[in-house]
Amino acid sequence: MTSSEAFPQGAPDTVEAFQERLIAVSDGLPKRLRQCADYIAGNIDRIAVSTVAELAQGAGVPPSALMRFCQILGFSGFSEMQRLFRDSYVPGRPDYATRLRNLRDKGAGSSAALLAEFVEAGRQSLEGLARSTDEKVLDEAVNHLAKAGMIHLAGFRRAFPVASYLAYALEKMNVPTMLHDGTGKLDHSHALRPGDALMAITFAPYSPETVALAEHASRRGLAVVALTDTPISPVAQLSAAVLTVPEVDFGAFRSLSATLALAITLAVAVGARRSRNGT
Amino acid sequence: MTSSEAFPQGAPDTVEAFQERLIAVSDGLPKRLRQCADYIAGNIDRIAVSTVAELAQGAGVPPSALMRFCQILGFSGFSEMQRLFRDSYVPGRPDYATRLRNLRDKGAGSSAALLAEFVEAGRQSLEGLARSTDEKVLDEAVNHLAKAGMIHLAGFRRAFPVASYLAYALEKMNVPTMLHDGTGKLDHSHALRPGDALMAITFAPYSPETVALAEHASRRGLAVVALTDTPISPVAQLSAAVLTVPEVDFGAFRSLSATLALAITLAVAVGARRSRNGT
DNA sequence: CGGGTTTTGGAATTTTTATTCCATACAGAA
DNA sequence: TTCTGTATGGAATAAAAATTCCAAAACCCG
Repeated sequence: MTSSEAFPQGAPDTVEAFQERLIAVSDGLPKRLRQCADYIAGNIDRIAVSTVAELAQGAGVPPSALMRFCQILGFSGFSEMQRLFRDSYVPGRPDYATRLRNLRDKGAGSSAALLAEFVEAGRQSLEGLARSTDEKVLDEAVNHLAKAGMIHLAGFRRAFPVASYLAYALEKMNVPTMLHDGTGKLDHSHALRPGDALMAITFAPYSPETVALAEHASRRGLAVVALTDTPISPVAQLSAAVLTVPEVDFGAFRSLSATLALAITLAVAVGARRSRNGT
Repeated sequence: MTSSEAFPQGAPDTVEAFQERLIAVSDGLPKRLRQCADYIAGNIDRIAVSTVAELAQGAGVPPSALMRFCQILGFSGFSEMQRLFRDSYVPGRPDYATRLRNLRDKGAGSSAALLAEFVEAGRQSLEGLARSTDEKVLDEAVNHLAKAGMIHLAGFRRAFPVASYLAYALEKMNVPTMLHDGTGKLDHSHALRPGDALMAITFAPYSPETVALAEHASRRGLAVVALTDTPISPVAQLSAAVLTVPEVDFGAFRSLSATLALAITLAVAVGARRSRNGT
């Protein structure tokens, strides 16, 4: 037998374990079994709702090959493998998907249809954020902000809600914070003091005030954390940590969901870090 | 036969059609068949991954009763019904699910894990919003705001980012708007003039300023649109239209995703309505 | 209460699906 | 090339699932 002894332990009992085993097993596999591995890897979500014959056809192998493959993975057979996926199958979706369709069907331009579009844009943005965020950069950003004497927040126009939300959250956690909101058109750049950090939030078209403040901070040696849309944004090269947010837009308006999720994450992480270090 | 002739047409071929038929059929059903209807209605998402025996057991009926039920719905049998759900099962972004698990696994308290939680909270909120929003109320809200001479926005603390986002969006669409942001602790309640409308955004604990402004507006006969968390919020009874947002919270912080999605929907719908009416 | 109708449960049957097995093809080593 | 062990496809079998059918129970109406 090819490798039944390589995994004397029982069958994987979670989807993660399954994926690990799939990876562990998949090199050094003969042609047909490799086809199985490839197809299964790319269609994990169909296992719960398919038959052996269907999957085998998809993979371009006879059913018996797929059976062998299940056994190599550690299952007694296909049924046992399928049970894993049927049990852990959480839909969450069908409801939502149906409702979304209903809303959209109300006719373009109706407020219900608009809602559907914005909800969906927000959801996609969030998913994109989860997929694309680099944990290292996130940690660095938290480090810079947690070390700061005071956190300055800059964000205008579309970024202003984000900045004000951060101000609210940080304040609730007793983190010294200053929101540069431009009230009275005062120039508060002298408020940036050594040891402080600046969080610069801006999206195309980048607001000059934010960029200017970032430049000022950077020149004075303050840590700048950027929350922006692309790595080539004008604040990016001035920054110690650059967080980019993939917002999906609908029409002329871009969702803020992902940006806010990232913002609140930063705020809470910073708050937690600081209180651990005894403020 | 019970009612095979009541639906001489073929089987439902979409999930919506299925649900309609379920409703249409479900009164005037004998005991066991009604149990089937109830159980199926509450477990639509499990049809794709269950056997007749499993579903029958869940519903507390013998398999044959469930078979009969499938036929009453218009299918030739269970298999045909199941096919509908298996086919329309859209892969629930396996990517996202995996990535989310990875992030969460980074250890509670790590910033990556926090991000995962906030993203998920936001996603759930958005889905909840799509599910629960009443289109009628949404339309009413849009009507009130579109008719207004000027739209006043009230929202403090956590609601402030929402209010400021609305101000930004409405302004971009040339809708006369006033953001009551409390700068300088000035009382701007005299700015509310006949024919204006107030959008009051507040969540527990409801900020007194917002409630006071809503009372003031209501007393003077202005249309008040509430964006709040429950129908029993203090601004609800003062309002001509009450939009409630189901935000999921994580820890002490509540997501704003759903609230913002609803806000931008309102803004765009109002903007569109007004420009159509030749503002 | 009695006769007809509807509903019900479960056993029997059919169909589908999973699984095994083996003859054959293939690949690599000598 | 021949030998040896692995890989493969498909036919045969076993298991599970779906579906039908019918006798018994419940119900309803007079």
